Amino acid sequence: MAEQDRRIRRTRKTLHEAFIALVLDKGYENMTVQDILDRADIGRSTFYVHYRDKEALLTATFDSMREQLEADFAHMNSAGLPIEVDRPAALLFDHAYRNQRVYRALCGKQGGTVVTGHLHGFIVQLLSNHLPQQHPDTEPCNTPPPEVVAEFYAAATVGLLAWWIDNDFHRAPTHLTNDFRQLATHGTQS
Amino acid sequence: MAEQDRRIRRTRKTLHEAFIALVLDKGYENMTVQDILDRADIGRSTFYVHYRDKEALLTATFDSMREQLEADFAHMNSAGLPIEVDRPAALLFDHAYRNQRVYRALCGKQGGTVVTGHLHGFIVQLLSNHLPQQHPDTEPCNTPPPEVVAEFYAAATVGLLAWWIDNDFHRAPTHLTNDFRQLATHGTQS
Amino acid sequence: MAEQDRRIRRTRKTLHEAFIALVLDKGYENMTVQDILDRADIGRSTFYVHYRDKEALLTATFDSMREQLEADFAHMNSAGLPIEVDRPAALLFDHAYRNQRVYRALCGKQGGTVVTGHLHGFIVQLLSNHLPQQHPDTEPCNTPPPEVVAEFYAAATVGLLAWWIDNDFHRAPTHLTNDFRQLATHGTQS
Amino acid sequence: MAEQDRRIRRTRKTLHEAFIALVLDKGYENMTVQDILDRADIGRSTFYVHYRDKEALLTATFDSMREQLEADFAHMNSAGLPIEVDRPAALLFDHAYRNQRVYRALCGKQGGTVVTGHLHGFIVQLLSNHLPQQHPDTEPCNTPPPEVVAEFYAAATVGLLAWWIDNDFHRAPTHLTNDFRQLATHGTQS
DNA sequence: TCCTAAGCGAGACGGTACGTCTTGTCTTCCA
DNA sequence: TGGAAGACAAGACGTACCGTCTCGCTTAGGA
Repeated sequence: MAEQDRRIRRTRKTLHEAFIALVLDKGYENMTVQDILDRADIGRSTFYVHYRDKEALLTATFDSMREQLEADFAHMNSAGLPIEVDRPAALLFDHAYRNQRVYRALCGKQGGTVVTGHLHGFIVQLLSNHLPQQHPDTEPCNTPPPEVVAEFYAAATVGLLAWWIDNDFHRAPTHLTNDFRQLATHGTQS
Repeated sequence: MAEQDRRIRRTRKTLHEAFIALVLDKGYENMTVQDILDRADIGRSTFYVHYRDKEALLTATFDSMREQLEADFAHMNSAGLPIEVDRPAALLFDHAYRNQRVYRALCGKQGGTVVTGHLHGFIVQLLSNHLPQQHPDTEPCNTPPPEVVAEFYAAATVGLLAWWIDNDFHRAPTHLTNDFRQLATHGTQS
Repeated sequence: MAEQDRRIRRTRKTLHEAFIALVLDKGYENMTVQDILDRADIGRSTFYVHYRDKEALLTATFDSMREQLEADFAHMNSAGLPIEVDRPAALLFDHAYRNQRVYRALCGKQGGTVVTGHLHGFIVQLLSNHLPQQHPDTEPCNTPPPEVVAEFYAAATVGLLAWWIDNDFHRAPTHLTNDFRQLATHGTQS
Repeated sequence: MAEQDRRIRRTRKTLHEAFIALVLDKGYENMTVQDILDRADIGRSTFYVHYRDKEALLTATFDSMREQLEADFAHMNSAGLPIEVDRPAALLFDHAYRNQRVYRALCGKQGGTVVTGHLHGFIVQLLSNHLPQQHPDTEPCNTPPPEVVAEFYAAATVGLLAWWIDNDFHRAPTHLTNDFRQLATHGTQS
């Protein structure tokens, strides 16, 4: 059961590869299921046996990446300490750097909004759980509420990732991580 | 030429209204040209006389908003002073607050990526022009390069805007602006 | 209304011609909608604008034929006289002989069951209306009831038509009509 | 070879039963191989081991019926006498009456054209062999040629059978046989 | 005031992709 | 190791949109 039919594994692998190649080639939105079939040399019905539509294939392709990331995040989580807002970014940049081809396909300009949206959601949730909760009533209006903080850094993280990818990972990952920490913790006061 | 046929103005207005209503109703991506035609009670060919496709209509709808924003930005620009990274955010939040319906349609969850992308681009360019240029050779690697800074704050700005919209502009605009300034200038060091 | 768009008439004509040609070529059942599109050089959607499916096209093609036949039958009907069981056959054979190509396509071996079934139904109904009704109670069991008579001659009529068509209308129509009358009125008692 | 594997017989029996049931349920044409597999709870490949396609199964199902009929016909044949045109009908009606379920499936409205066509062919051939051959040259044009006679009565026979089946064998078989003889030998001159 | 250029609605049309369905072959797994 | 299960390629189906187009009708805005 865990070990499926060899043909199934083969077909799915072929599809994933064709998918990645096509995203890089012409972008997620512009790509059709037909393109995938042609590229993978797979019958139409066979595709639909395995995936409900183009997005299901995207999700599946995204899944292995997601699992690793979630593991990393979970590990960080389990430490139980209040985490810094730059930690998700650090983990994500690191992971992206080690899986450039996949990230280029899924999170770059070509990659559509879906994966990026998921990542954004992950980070928001992660940060929300670990930011100090203010008591709503005593909330001093001149201090940003946790929600805003979470959204702010999640957007910055994902945005910077996208920029990095589309610049071919040109800046060194450690530098980028440092940049992020610098901006996140001290702002523009240099 | 400047003053067009009355019928033309009428048709375009109808189309814009139908467009906005539909985006709010079912989202930019899920909406078809046919939906617009039905809603606006406009003939198929008439649509294509005015706009090349769905995106052209989006762009046109976005245009008046854009012009005001650009004017605001240009004004800020013309002062010639180095500007703070929170200024574009302040202007944008303000503008959004005064045009909630339009922003909800174009920049919210429903609105697709196009307008958001444009705004992102505006802000990056604006910040790039006004951040102190470091001499590439002497760049100290522990200081974020201007590009990174620009991307960071542009992403944060647009991300926060999207969040705000999708939360129905619940937080007061002045507070949001303050939040942004706080995070941008002092980071998490409160 | 009666006079439609010229394009519509053109398209339908093209479709009918392609249809007839294809039935003769490979038979109604073996023919696909795709074949029709290719033959007529008509777009897929255009076909479905005009006809729900292959059978609808068949029915439409059959319609003009049907109308003439019904007119002939109606005329015979209106005379009000009890009609002989060989009259429908005579009319049908005559009509077929004057529209050989169409009949070959629709009622021959290639033509599927649909049209043949319709014709059968027509004749049964026609005969039923004009056979002397027996009083059910007094029905002498050794006299065939009208239903049986109608079915008997309808089947013979349609069967003979099919045979004639598939033998290229080899026997002269007047002879065939005479044959039918002979068998119908005197049976095998020659 | 004559005595096959018990499993094989079992499988075929299951398939025949599922087939008959399905024809009665949804009609021969509307039924798919998949339906048969589901109903018989048989694997796809297993089906194709035994039968080339749906029609092969039909033919096989038809075979036992056919054999009996052919035996009856052969017996009649062997007498060597010129046979009356109503004899095949008599035999067929009798046989049908004793195998109602099968006939309902194969020759009724639901049953497609294949079996009916076969029966028609049988009868034509049978009659052709036993009708007095006219010398072609001396053929008086006002006497129906044997071909026509054979087709006429074959069509009438099969048509009446179909009607009988679809009316649930309502009329008594002896009466139907008498009806046929009456119409065949004396025509409408009662 | 009218008349003529245009805007316009209606919708036919060719394309292209979709997701579903069925067929008959061929590979894998399991007992 | 032979047969059942079912993955697979092929390709038709009917639907949905698209963007182009042809056709008359209506309606400005200049003569």
